[in-house]
Amino acid sequence: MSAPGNELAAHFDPAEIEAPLYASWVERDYFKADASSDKPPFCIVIPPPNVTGSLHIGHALDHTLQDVLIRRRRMQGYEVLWLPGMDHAGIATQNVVEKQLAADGLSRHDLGREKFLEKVWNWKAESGGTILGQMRRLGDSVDWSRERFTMDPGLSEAVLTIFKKLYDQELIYRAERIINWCPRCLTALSDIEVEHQDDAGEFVSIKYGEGDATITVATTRPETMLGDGAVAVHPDDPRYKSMIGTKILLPLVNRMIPIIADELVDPDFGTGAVKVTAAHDPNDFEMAMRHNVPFVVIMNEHGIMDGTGTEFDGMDRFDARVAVVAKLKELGRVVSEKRPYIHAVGHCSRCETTVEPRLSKQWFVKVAPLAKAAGDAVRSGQVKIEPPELAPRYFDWVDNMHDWCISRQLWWGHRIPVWYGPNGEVAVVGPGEEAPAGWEQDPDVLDTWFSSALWPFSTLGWPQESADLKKFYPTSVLVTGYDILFFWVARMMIFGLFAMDGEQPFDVIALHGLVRDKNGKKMSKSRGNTIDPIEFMDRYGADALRFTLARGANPGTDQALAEEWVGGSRNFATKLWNATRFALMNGATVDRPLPKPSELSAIDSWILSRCNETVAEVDQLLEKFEFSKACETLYHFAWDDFCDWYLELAKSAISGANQGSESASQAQAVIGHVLDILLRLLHPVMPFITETLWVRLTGGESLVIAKWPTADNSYVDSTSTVAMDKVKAVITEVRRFRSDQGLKPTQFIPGSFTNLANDGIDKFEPALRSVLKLSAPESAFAPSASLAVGAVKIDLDLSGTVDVDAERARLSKDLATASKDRETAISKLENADFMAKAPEKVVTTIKERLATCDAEILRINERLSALAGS
RNA sequence: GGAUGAUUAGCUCAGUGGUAGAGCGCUUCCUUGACAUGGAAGAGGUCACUGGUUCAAAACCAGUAUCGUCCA
Repeated sequence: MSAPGNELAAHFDPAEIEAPLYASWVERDYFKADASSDKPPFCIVIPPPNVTGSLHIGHALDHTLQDVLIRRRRMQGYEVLWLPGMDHAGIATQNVVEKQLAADGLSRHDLGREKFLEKVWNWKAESGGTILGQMRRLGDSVDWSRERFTMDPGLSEAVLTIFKKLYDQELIYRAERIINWCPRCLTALSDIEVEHQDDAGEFVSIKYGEGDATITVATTRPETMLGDGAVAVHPDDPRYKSMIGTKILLPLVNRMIPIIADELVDPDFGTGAVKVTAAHDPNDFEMAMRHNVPFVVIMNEHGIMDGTGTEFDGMDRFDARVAVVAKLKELGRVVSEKRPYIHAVGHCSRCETTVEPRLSKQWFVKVAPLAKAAGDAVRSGQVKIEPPELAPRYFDWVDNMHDWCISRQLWWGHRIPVWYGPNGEVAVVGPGEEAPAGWEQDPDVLDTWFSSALWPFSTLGWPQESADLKKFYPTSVLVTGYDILFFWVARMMIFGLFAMDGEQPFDVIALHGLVRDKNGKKMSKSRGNTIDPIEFMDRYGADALRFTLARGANPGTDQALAEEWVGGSRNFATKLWNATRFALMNGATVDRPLPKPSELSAIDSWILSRCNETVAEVDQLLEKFEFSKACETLYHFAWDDFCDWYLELAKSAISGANQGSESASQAQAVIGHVLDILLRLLHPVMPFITETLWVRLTGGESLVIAKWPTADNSYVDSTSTVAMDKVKAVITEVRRFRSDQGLKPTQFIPGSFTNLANDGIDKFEPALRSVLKLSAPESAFAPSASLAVGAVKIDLDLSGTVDVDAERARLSKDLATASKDRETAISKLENADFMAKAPEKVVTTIKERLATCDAEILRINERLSALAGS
């Protein structure tokens, strides 16, 4: 970096500064946390991305918001830890490596478990973790020295420890249940790994029984009738009451099955009679348990019909569906068919294969008591959800959580620490323990979420009593999308409270929404409307992308994103660059003390007032996770207040004849000061450009470790704002006139102001003249146009060349506006109810408005008649 | 089917009782000594619909319609 005072390049090129800056920050250990520090802690653990994944736009949003919080706290003097890492993504990673093997015609079984896992680790070392490099690109100020992976030894020890603890308290059990089975991944899935979507299926009514004893059942899965163990009806259904307890012939298999009565049956749905396939449907399973219906498994793990003893064995489940219906038709047993029949079908969230409910022996977490605690922690206020409107979604989930199937028939993951003895003994082998010789370990691994749920404390060293854990647990905030509130957040709450004796994993859950495409549509590969954050950073810079995402982030709501808007943010970055460039060219400095409030010029007083208001506002907004509003506030302060108004008006004070004067010197200090604060405030959102500009401006070491500004109320001056509003109104009015008259922006015209002092803005006269290009009236001054803003009059000498038509059009328009406003005001003031019931303040406002309109109308009419005479 | 959110300018969205706002887009003018990735001036909205509460409703209440999301 060059010394301050150097001129900046005419153009800002993000690519030039970003990578070297990031490297220098890491080099200087700015992001490294110190657990032994006595500063107050502030900690965020990153929601661990998938080791197979790369940075998508949702990550970019999530990370930007976290970095904003983190960088601000760091500047505020907290001991900050932002901890990065990844999860091992059991199914996804195994799929990737198996695919590679398949290319060579191999399966994982050809290699065997150990060799296969070696392959996976190799894959991870070579190709995993693309996202980590991309996080550097985005500017994430994470502590790389603490990077974690769910399969690390320490985190694996955490898994063993909590498994044993849960097992010992009978919160983990093994049981034969209906689970979601993916016939392609060949593993069990938890409820949340199943995505329900509407599919066009069929709804077939089939006649069971013979002779007088028949009953018609309706089903979307006719092939499963081969495994039926009963037919169920509602106990009070008059149509079937007499048949309850009798037996009926199951076609094709020619087996007699009972007709049972169960409240679960909805008599209004279909025929009111349902088939009971206990081994292939969760509802049927429940009924079967209640009525002792046999569990008949009719498919193997691949979803191939098996063991029915019929001609359908060996057929795929979907082929069998067609074949079974055809056969039933032949037998005259199909009463009706509805096709397509749209209904929700579960799909594997990893490979989209239709999930098969399957009777299977698996390990489960008994969640009821744990989930109760997780719900209570939010209900009691121990943990806050931001925005609070989203809390009901959380309660819906934790209060109705089913037991969690945690075993997966995979090899990649934490192997279930349960060993079986030769005589059927079962033991959990905790950390540091050894299984007795000759015992066999359970072949399955745990759900990835099981280890991810430990993330907020396993990454800090738990189960060891580490310094990090002491310093940084509970973590401060969890920032994530509301879409994974259930997946991950609820599970971290459950395990955090359990493992840490009721201490929550985080104090606040800050939820943001999804990034959608420019039309507000959800992004998906199939729609082809995905956005690559890396491409946008290439084109516009990381700061521009970050600012766009943060500016769109209203708490808990989705945002649309379009390339043009990132371009807009890039323009904002350019604006900052050029404003700083201008400042440096004009001697702006932070070395000179700021004048006392009483010594300030009118315009300096105004910008410092606005500046301190902005500091307070932005600070409060960020405290409330109002990223969008904070960015909006900064954008308008920087662009409108500072650049468009202040710098333009200040030009007359620092340039030309005033160079070297006391007022110029003051203005240079004010510009330097305001810019310094502005860059500090923007740094958490736009770290790269602000750092570059700030170091140039101040010669300081780095914004990363600079102090976060605090508002100085002695510089807040509401009268300056009122005065400035009048100045703005005068300027806008004269510009409008000039524009309507087609005057060149550079052309000076003689003009005079009247009554500036009445509005307390006489001090602004030099600035007004400079900005409006109005020269002082000379002896030959002959005003040919007259404007008014409130009491202020502006007479202009256009040397008789006034465009009368344009001026008349302008005045007529103003007249129409004023007349309309006047009518509105009068109708209110003539309303007795309004006068009687409206607050005094409102009545006064309306009265003043009426007076203004009256004066305006009078003035305009005078001008119009003057024009008529000319 | 249950729950829930939304409906404001051409587009994407702010706006929780007192004359409708922003960004982008659009029109016109301007390469003036930070910036054309810019400046200036404009155009553009019966705030989805119907009722109600109120002196006063985009905002509060009820219903309707449309779209979306989650869960089953």
